[in-house]
Amino acid sequence: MTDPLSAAAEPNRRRLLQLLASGPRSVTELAEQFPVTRSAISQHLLVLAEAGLVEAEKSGRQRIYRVVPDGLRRLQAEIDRFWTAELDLLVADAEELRARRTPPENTQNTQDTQESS
Amino acid sequence: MTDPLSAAAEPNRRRLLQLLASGPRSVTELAEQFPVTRSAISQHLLVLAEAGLVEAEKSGRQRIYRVVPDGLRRLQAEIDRFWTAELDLLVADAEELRARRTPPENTQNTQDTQESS
DNA sequence: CAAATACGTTAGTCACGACTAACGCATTTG
DNA sequence: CAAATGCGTTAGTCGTGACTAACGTATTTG
Repeated sequence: MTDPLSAAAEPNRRRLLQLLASGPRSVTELAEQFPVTRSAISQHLLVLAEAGLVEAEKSGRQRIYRVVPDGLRRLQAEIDRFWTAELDLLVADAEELRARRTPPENTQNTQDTQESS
Repeated sequence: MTDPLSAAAEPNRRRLLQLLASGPRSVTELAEQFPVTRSAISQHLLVLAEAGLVEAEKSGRQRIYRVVPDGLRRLQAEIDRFWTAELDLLVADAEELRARRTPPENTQNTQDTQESS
C-alpha cells in the first residue's frame, strides 16, 4: 500500500488530499469534516504519509499536516503511466461517436481533460 | 466497488485494462499474462464489467472482452474530479522548485484562516 | 454421443483495510 | 502541579477483496 495510487484511491483519503490541497490543517480540523473518529483520520493520514503524499509538522501540541508537492508528482506520474495512449485514444473515439450521434447542436467538445505532462 | 476509480485501482485490473486497450482478447488469452488462476482473472473482469469499464461478447465458446470507451470516459472524469486545480498547482510548484533549485520560503499555499463552517 | 474446450459460478480460506474504544505521551493552561 | 488538549498507538472487531479448487454449463470436435 505504499503505492501512491492505491493510497489515494480510498474515498476518505481522496477527500483528505483535497482538503489539504487548499492549505495545511491540524488533525482535529480535518477530522471534523468526516463522520468517522479522529483516530481513523489519524491512521488515514499515516497511510498518506507513508506514501509520501503528506507530511506533518509539530506546532505546539498540534500536528499540522500538509501536502508534499513532490509526492503528488509521483502520484500524477503513476496515473499517467496507467493512462496509456491507447486508453486515451479509445476515449477520443467515444467523444467522436458521441458527437456524431447528436447531429447539429452537438455537445461542447470537452477536450480539457488530461493535458500534457 | 461499482466506483470506476476503485475498480481500476487494483494492480491486476489496471493491467487488464491496459491489455484490453490494445485490442479485445479472450479470458484465457488474458489469464496467460498473469500468475494467478483463470478464475481470479474472470472475477476481476466481472468487477471491471460491473464498473462499466469492459464488456464481453460471445464468440463460439469464448468470451471476447473489450474496453467500453464511454466507461473510460467516466473513469477519466472521476480522476479529473479528484485532481483539482489546487492539486495541480502544487505539482506545478514542485516542478518550479525542481527547475530553479532555489527554495523560496514563502511558496506556502494560501493560509487563509477558513474557520469551521 | 462422448471428450475437450472456454467460461462463469460457488464455496471457502486468508489477509488486510477501515473502524472504534481505550490508553499513553507530550504540551499548554489555570 | 493538576487538568485539559491534541495526537499517535494499540488491540480487537467487522467487513470485504483476492484467491484457489471444484463444479456446472454451453459449445466445438472427433
